[in-house]
Amino acid sequence: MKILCVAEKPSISKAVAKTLSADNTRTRKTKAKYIMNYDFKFNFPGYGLCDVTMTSVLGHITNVDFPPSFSWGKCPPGRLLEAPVLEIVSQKDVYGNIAQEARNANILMIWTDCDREGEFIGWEILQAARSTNTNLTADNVWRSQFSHLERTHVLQAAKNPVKLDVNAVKAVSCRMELDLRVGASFTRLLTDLFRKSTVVQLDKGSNLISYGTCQFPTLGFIVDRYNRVKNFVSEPFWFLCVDVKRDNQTVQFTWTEGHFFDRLYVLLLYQNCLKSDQGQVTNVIRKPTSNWRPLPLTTVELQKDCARIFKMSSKDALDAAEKLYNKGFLSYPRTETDQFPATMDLKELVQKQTQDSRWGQYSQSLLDGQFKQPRGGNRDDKAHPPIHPVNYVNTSSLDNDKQKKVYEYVVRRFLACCSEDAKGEQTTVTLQWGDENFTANGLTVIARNYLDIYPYRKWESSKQLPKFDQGEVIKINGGRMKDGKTSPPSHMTEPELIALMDVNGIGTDATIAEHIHKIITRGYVVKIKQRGSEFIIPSELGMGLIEGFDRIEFENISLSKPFLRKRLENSLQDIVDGRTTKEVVLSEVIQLYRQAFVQSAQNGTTLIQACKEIIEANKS
DNA sequence: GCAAGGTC
Repeated sequence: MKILCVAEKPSISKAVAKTLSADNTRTRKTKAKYIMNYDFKFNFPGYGLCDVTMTSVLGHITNVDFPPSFSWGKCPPGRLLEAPVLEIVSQKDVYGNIAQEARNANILMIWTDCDREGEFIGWEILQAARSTNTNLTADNVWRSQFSHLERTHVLQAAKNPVKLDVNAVKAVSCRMELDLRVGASFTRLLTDLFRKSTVVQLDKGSNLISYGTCQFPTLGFIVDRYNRVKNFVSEPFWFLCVDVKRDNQTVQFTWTEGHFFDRLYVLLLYQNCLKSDQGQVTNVIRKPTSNWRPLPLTTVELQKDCARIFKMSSKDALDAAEKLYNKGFLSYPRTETDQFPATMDLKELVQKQTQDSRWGQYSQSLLDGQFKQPRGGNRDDKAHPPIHPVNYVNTSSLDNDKQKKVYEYVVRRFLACCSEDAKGEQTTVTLQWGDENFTANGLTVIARNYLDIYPYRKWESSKQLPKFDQGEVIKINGGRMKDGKTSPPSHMTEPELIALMDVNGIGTDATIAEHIHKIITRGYVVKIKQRGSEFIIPSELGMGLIEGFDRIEFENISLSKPFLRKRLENSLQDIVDGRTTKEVVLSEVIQLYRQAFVQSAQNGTTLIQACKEIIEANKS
């Protein structure tokens, strides 16, 4: 029996081949750069000892596009919503390698990532294999299920394969077709529209006004925040507070009611308090408190933290992590999983870090008994473990500054995950004055634990509170009514934008950074520096596009908000779960976009006018 | 030339 195994990327085929063959493979080069074919023997249940070839693709090997007769300028853009769509082999060498290796295979086993896209890539691999070997059918094509590369897990996956999930394949094909139709039709419409007008200079920048189902909601978030900052009106508020002097220290007690926007109301309460010049300590509570160690690292968390700590763009952070992954220092950097598999040997990974001059000693202390199994979050993409260091590298031997920072961050994060929470004691003193309650807090950090290795988070003891006794009566001479005013939100930062995209289902762990980068190159938004911090604000063009689309009154749809993409995400899940079909979802969503397209085409002047007004307003 | 999704 000959079995052809195909993974989604070279690192997986290499690792799986090594495990299944007990490190005994023959390696052949292929025409495709980065891709190797590994030959070895393995005993598959039901098939006996087989000749195995293990290889991989590099993500998708086909793409969708329109026939040449529907290319730019050859048809009205609106036609693209129903034009035929072709599948095109986009990676000929990779496709060719699969076709060649499949010729004499009796069985095909697909080892792509266990997520939706992986299922589709598996289907693409099957098409490539069937192009030379039509004997490969539902009966002899298998799909192995694995979520990490730990040895027993991989062996288990090899011995218990399942069938390709046809529903998941359909869901992805639905997404691909929709993104293409909507993206291409609106991009051509907008580009043609703006080229005819002279409002915006199109020759600088990317020369295109693109529309994408992820690009525009992303732009929408930034414009929305910008407008909220610009239109912010500060509001005054009033509140009560009490200062108590004791042991040469002034303790500030904070009102448990917060603040109110009604001055008279607060004044009334204040006058009520003033009837008495004494307050009473009604409660003194000392209780242990913890500061939790971080969760295992996902891509989105990595990007948010690198933006916050190192002021690194999300794209730079992911690029650096990817380079470190390709050099074998970090695990796969695109993951949504924030829990380690219970079977994974984490201590072995800690052991590799003991040689470092800065965190080696700490790593050793974990191995000497301080090690804690990491906390687990509630996300699991079923395809990759959290990001962690797989091998040690001395950061001074890395030539790239960003890679140094990212590697150190991932290692420290990992060690922090494997540590004890920080422990402290919190003291809360409650003071009653009149009918109002006020509290003062004190924190004493007792054991820093993970904080010692994780400088990216601050948790420090406050000034020690003087002693207060429960029931004690205090003379009040520091009770006051104060005022303040609400302050405007700040402009959008990159970590905030990533978080917004993440919770709204805009893009994936692998693409969020690209979408942000894309709307920058399109000239829709710019990064600015203000008081040492970096913010993303919209350009006049970006604001005009969102404002224009918001002025057109679409039915049941907004082209600038995230709801439609989120709804599509739900519909795709319904296809996977068999509650609906690709055809139903396609026709429903296309119908929505067709209405929006017609209205956009009719209201082109509204779009242009919105841009014009914003440019004019900025001049004055 | 357009999208978003994989991966290098």
